[in-house]
Amino acid sequence: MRPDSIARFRRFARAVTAEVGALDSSFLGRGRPLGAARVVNAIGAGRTDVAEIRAYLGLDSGLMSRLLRSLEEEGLLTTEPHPDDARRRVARLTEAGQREYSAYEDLSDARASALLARAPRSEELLRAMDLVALTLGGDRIAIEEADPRSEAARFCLEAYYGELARRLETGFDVKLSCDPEAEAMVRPRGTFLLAIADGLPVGCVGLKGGGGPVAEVKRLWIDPAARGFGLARRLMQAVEDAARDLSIAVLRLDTNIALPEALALYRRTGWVEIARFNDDPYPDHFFEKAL
Amino acid sequence: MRPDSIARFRRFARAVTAEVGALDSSFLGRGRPLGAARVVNAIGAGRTDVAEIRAYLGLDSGLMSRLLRSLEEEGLLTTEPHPDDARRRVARLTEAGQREYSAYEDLSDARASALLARAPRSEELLRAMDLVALTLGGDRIAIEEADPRSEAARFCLEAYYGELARRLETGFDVKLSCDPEAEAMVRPRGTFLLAIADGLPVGCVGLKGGGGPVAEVKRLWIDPAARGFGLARRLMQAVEDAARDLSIAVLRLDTNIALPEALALYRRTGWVEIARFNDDPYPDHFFEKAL
DNA sequence: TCATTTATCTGACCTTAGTCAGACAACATG
DNA sequence: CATGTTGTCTGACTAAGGTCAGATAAATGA
Repeated sequence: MRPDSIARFRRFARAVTAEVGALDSSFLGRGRPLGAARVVNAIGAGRTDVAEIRAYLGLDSGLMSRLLRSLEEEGLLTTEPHPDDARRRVARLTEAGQREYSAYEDLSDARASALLARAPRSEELLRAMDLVALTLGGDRIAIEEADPRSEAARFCLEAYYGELARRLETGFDVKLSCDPEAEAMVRPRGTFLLAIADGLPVGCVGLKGGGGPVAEVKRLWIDPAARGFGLARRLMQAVEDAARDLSIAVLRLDTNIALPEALALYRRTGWVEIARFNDDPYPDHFFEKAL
Repeated sequence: MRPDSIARFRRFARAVTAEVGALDSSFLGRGRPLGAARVVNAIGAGRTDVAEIRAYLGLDSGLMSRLLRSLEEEGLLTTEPHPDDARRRVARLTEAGQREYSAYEDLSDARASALLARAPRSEELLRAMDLVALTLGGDRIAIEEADPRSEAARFCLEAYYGELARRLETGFDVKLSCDPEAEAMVRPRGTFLLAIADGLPVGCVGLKGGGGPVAEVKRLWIDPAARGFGLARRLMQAVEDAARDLSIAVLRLDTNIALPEALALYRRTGWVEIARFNDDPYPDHFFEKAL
């Protein structure tokens, strides 16, 4: 009777099964079987290549073909041969199809906000959901190059500043720190990488270059819910690869003793501690790595 | 692109849908359609009345009847008329049925532990799952009378002591407090109530009586993941009802300023602050309520 | 007692999902 | 250009889930 881990997990599984089932049956309200609705949603979400949709939904080619035809008859989509390879086909939603897709999206959104509205502490609930989602699908986090001024990048940077403000004894004010201007973190001078889980950013790292052979690694941050999956290491590896690609010979970075997990990572991965190389008020540890 | 609440919720929904689907298809490995497996599981979990199973699984009476028959032919269960009402039927698993049920349970357990094993911080993950499960199914928390020496009660009490130790400035040692002996919290002198969510305890409260007209409310605790759903209020209401049932005229309780949410609840629900009525070292606020 | 309600069972029927073999056209390659 | 491969389509088929209209038997209430 003691609430051991497995019983707790299974209570969770029962609760979400009921919720997922309710969402599926709300889709049926639009007079279309679930399979067809899933195809509309896959195309609406940007998957146009028929083979790609088939792989994503795990459908047999015969079934897929029939579903496409029934949706075509309904006037929700059109198909045409792929311009590069006339054996393949691409599907595109018609205007009516777009409307149906929006209707499905609205149903999902409405369910989501109804549920969040009845949660007493919704931010805590969302963090819990993030953690669950990342643990279940943790191996599907992709690393992508992005503009540091993009919305996703700014979200990560704000979170990074907020965390520094909480963790540094001195607090943190980005205006007092030497905040790299965006151009220094865009090719050809540098770059900026995001870790993306299912479309949402969960981590970032910047490479600030000045055109010369030395560049600085900046703004390494991982969403708390995504920690423990080796994502920091993957981001650092990716930023090193990008630096080599940009013909950088030496990388530097600075950090603070209040971030012990970062210090440990740098020490574990071949970074060598060096003397202070800037007059930024916040860092107290400085590292270098030759590529 | 900013990860707003709805997108985060939907990432969560996608991740758990995949997990739930994988569990369902693992059930298919036992050579039986999902519908039949669900019936076996419902009966194994203690639902014997056919109408009750039908309501729980949302099945049509015709379909239910056929599923029962096919399982009966397989030798997994027997049905017989209900002793009180011969129109109703009750189903019971045979020995072979029990074995099949155990096999399904083992599959679920194995999935659960495999998943927990790959989580970097499994206790944190479990707390997140608790919060999600309780928010999704929060309206299904039942309040039941239990023995304070039962395993579920002891789990709650340990959690309660642990929380006091963390929150009171002085720490908390149950041996120094006037811990009521169990008999005082068992009928006819008192009672002990548990809040049960899907079989797992998430809260408790005790009523310590001495046979006279005055009794004390003790050990009010709610699992952190279950806070915010008005459960404390429900438990207090239930304990007041139980006290009336035991012919108690006056209730008392003591608490500590470090537990402001409890103080606020008592003040909101008709409790009147009174002078200290014991020499327990931990409490610093004392309340009374006439029934 | 008799009509009504309730719970299950039965047979007929339908939709959805999914499999499989073969057809066909477009590509790829020697 | 002949050959094999790839991606889609078609038709035939099956299993599973689900609906509906009685049939039956037991319980209930006037």
